[in-house]
Amino acid sequence: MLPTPTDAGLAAALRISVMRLGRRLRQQRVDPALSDTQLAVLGALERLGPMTPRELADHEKVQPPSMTRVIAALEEHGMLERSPHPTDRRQVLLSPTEQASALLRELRRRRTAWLDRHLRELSPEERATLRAALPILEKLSQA
Amino acid sequence: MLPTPTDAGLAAALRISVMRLGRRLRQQRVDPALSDTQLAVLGALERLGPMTPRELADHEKVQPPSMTRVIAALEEHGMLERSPHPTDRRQVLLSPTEQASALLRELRRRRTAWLDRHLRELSPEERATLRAALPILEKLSQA
DNA sequence: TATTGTTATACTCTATAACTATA
DNA sequence: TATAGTTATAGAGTATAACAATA
Repeated sequence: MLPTPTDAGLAAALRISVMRLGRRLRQQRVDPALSDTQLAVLGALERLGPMTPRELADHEKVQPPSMTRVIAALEEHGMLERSPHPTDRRQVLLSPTEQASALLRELRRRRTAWLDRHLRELSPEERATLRAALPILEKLSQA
Repeated sequence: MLPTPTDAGLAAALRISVMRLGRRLRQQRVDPALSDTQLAVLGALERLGPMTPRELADHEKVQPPSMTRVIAALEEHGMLERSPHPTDRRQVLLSPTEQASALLRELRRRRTAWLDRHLRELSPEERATLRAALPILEKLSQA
């Protein structure tokens, strides 16, 4: 049996558009400007709940000393708080502050707004096509 | 007149999938691993032809001293060559080596291959939907 | 004088190795 | 002894300021 005939050029063209569009979205920033790692840490804490520095380092694929710095910087910005671990006095639990949640909301709002502005310039038919493609893009992004 | 009724949630959902998929594509790397700036410089030289350090710095939105470092690192990797400017002896022209072109080809090939593997797991209908959405994503990415 | 490219220096973000406190 | 977190130190990559060569 022949291999599934892949749509010639679909992967290459999709790669270019998705990477370029992602770049444009990442350019939409918020003050105070936090680094990508700092934003990822806050996002992880918000999605998954309080974590220890070690868990965060594993989750973000950085070494513990690097995470120490990231945490210190976020603390200075008032973006996270420490609390003692209930059973192990070596560990600490980190939680995002309300200020951090507000910043993440504003960042999402700004990026969504940028995209929404450009979606409004499309025809209703084009938007319908995107809406049909959305679940497939979601599936690909989780691959 | 009411503002164009925007598809509720389309922008937010599209933002999430596109950024996540872009992240997965960027994770596909090639040895020797070059930084994003270094890859961008090689890509610009390949697309636009030989340029001076100043032109590259402007194009990549970094300061000239930073570009000096990027260029030095790429030279050490054998990724670009200098030639004298035909009319201005202050300037130098930078061109990618064949080795650099080969590396960019391999990087594109690898990222496209990753996406192609996952496209093959979709149904023909799903691929057709993506193909229909592609020109719209291209339009958005150039916004 | 103005511009191109580089050097000097500093700051940020990453890493590995070594240290302290606790298990 | 092993683990969690931090400190010490170093290596990229960025920046600004100051310099030499050329226009």
